[in-house]
Amino acid sequence: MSSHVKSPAEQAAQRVARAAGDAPAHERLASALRGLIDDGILRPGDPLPGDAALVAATGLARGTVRQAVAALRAEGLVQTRQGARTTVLARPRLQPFSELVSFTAWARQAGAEPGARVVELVRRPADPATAEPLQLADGALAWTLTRVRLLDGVPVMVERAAYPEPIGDLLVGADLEHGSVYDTLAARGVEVASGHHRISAVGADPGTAALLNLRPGEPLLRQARTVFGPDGAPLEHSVDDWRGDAIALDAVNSAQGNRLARRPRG
Amino acid sequence: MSSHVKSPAEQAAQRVARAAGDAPAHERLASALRGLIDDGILRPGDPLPGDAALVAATGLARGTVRQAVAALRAEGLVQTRQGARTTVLARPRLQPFSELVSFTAWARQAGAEPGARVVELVRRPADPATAEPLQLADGALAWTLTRVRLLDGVPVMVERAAYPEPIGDLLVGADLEHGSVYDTLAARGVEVASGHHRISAVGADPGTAALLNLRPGEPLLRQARTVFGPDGAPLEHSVDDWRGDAIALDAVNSAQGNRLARRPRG
DNA sequence: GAGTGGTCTAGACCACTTG
DNA sequence: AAGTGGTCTAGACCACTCT
Repeated sequence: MSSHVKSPAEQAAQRVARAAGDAPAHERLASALRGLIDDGILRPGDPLPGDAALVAATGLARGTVRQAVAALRAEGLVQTRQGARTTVLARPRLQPFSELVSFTAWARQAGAEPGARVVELVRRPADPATAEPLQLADGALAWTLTRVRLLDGVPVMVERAAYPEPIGDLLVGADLEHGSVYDTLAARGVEVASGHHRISAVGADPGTAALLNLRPGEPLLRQARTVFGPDGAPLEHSVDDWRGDAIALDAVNSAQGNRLARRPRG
Repeated sequence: MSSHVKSPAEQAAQRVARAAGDAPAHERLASALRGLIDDGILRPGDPLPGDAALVAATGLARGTVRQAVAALRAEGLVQTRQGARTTVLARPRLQPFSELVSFTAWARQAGAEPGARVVELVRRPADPATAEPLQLADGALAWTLTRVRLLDGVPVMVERAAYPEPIGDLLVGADLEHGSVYDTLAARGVEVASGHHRISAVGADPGTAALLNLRPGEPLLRQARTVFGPDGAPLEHSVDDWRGDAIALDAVNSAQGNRLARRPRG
C-alpha cells in the first residue's frame, strides 16, 4: 500500500466525513476548514484549497463549497480575490453571537465564573430613552433591572436593562444572581435572534463608580444594546458600563463584511 | 390602459432595470431592495418580497436572488428564518468598509471637514508592540506617523500609526495635513482590503490630553487597528485615541454575521 | 494560457412556519 | 395544506491573476 501526505483538501474531506450529525454539508465543511486553521495545518498566508480541490475531495457541488468558503470570509478568517488563491488571514479570535449578547455565556467561554448582584428590579413607565428602542407607546410600563456583574467575584460591569412588560413578567421570581436572563427567557420560549450595539467611552458617574469600586470620572466602556427576537420585535434594551480595564472589543472588517467581539484585556 | 399599484417586488425589478451599468445582477438587486428600505417603501416589520416574487419580477434565477438577500442579511437590514417571511429590521445606519478605516472618508460622509496636524513622521526600529502586528523582524525599520485629527478644525483624535518601511517610504513628501493616507497609497498602487480592530476605553495620558485639549484622565475611546492588503500583508498598525465625547461605534450582530461602524455622538 | 474565484441558470427536495 | 426560506446539484461562462 502506498501512503502519501494528505493534502489540506483531503484532510478537510476527512473531517467532514468524521463530523457526523445532521448539520448541513456547507456548515460541516466550513467547520472542517476552520479546524485546519485552528490546528495550524493551514497558517496565515497559506492558500486555502481551491474550489475545484474541495469539490473533488468532498464530492459536493461547487455551490455548496462556495457557501462554506463564504462563511469563513464573513468571519474574517480568509480573504478572497477574483483570480487569485483564497488565503488564510492572521486569526483574530472572534466569538459567536450568543457571547456578545450574554455576559454569562461570554464569561464561561473565557474560563471565568460569572456572577451578578441585583441592585433593583422594578416596573414603571418607560422613560423616553428606553421607550424608543423598545418601540413602546408613551407611558407604557417596562421592567427595569439593574445589576452589578461579577467576574470571579470581582465587579466589572453595571448593567441597566429594560424589558417590555410581557417579557419582564417572565423574569419575576427568576434567579437573577446566578442564571442568565437569556437562559431564563429561552426556557419560557423567548428566543433571541439579533442585536444592535452602540459602543462609547464615558467617565464614571459617582453612582456607577461606587458600584465598580472606581473613582468618579474614571474611563468606562459603554455598550448600549438592543436585542431582538426572531420576528424583529425588541426584547431588551440595556446600557452596560464596563470598567475600562476589564474588556476590549474586537472587530474584523473588509469589503465583504464585519464582525465584532468582546474580549478580556490582558 | 389599466394602472395598478406596483408591488414591492415589481418596484425592485424596475429599479434593477433602471440601474444600468456593469455591476453584477445580485448587487443591483441588493441595491434596489436597500433603496426600497431607505425610501420607506419597505418599513421595519414589513415582509421583504419572497424569493419567488423576486424571481418572477426580475427574471433572475433563484440562486442570484438569494445572493442579494444574503447581502442584506449580513448588513443587518433584514432578518430571515426558515419557513417564515423575511422581515425588514429597524435600520442601524452602518457604513461601508472604507469609512471605518479612513478618517477622511468617514468625516466627509458625515458632512464634516476632515483635517490633520502632523506631530511627527520618523523612521526608526519598530518597538515590539508595533513589530508584532506588522509582522516585522526584530529590529526592522518602520515609519511612525503621529497626527492630531481635526473635525471642522476641532481636535477629536490622536493617531499614532506605524508603517513597514516600503509602505512608509511612499508617504514621504505627501500632503499629510489634508489628503488621506489611503488615497495617497492607492495612487501608488497600494490597495487596502481588510482590517482588524480592538476597541477599548482608557484615561487620557498627559501628552494625549494636551493634544486634545482635555484634562489628563478623561475618557478616551481607543481604536487599535491593523490594516491589510489584498494578499493579507499588514500595511499599517495604528492606535487611535478618540475624545470620548466625539464618537461612538455601532455594531449589528446576529447568528448570521456582524458589522461595525463608527458614528458621531449626538 | 492555465488556473482561479465570481457570477448565473434551472432545476430539485426538504424543514419549517403559518393560516 | 400551502407557502416560505434553506440546502444542494450540475452544469456554464466570465474576469482576473499568475508565471
